[in-house]
Amino acid sequence: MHNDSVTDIVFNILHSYKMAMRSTLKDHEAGLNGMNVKCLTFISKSQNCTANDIVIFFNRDKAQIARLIKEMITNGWLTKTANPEDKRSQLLQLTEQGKELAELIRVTELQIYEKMQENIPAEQLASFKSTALMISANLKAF
Amino acid sequence: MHNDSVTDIVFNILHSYKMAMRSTLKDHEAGLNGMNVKCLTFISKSQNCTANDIVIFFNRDKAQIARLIKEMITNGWLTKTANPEDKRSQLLQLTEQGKELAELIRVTELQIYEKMQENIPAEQLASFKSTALMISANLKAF
DNA sequence: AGAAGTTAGTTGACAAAGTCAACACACTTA
DNA sequence: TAAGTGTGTTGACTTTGTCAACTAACTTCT
Repeated sequence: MHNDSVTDIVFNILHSYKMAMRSTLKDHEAGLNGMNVKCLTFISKSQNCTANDIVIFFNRDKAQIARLIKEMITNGWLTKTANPEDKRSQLLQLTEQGKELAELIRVTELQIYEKMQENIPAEQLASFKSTALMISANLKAF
Repeated sequence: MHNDSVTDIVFNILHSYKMAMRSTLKDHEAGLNGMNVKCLTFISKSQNCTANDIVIFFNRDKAQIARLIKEMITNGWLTKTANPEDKRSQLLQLTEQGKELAELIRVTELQIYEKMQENIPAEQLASFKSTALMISANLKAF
């Protein structure tokens, strides 16, 4: 069957990417799911991150995020500390273990990112990226 | 935050694509989920499709597919008929309603596909596609 | 200041999606 | 024909995502 249109190829790229991430990360850390990866990365890149920041950025249900954070705290990846600027919310910070995990994720993503681009000239990649941006913009206008 | 690397853009394309599909299709038919769309398309493109063909093609659990098919039969989109060549399996066929749905999906995909490519020269698209194939191949080798 | 409205986060109840194992029945092959 | 394999169904379960109600804290308006 198909697997030939631009859509299919783009779908394929993302699928392979996810598979690569999964297989690499699962070997190192059990109980690490997609949202964990996204949250750890997001928190490590933010300063003063709250649950609500995650809710907004990833456009998820706040109940889901509350439970995800609780789980990650249980896992010893995060801590919650009172937000001095707003007592309703709490600041999320990575523990040492959390930082190590975030670094592992960063390195893994980088490895995959480099593998993706192997043997493709820089100009060709630049052109790919600009076309991808055009496609993305077209789709958003749908 | 990010949304700038090739991965992010590719991720964006797919996300926008899914959103476009969802908003267009959900208006027409309630209770139509992602796997329904994939299955209807797959069956409409196959002849003599069985549950197992779907299991293999989409690499899903056979229990999941069995329930999905049962649901689609209940919805009046499919029929199961005995397979004369192998009494273990049953041939899946679209009803008139199922065919209409599959056609709606096809047309919607086409519309989105055309919108994606708007104002992008054919050569640029061809180059995009060939780069995408290279990236996909690189990732599979990971 | 104080009432009314809004926001951050938690929890219960639930729905949807996917997974695992056991099973019945049909086919294959030695 | 017995043993093994393939197809599909079902029960029980986990994971993921969703909705609504609620508390506590902040904001706004008068």
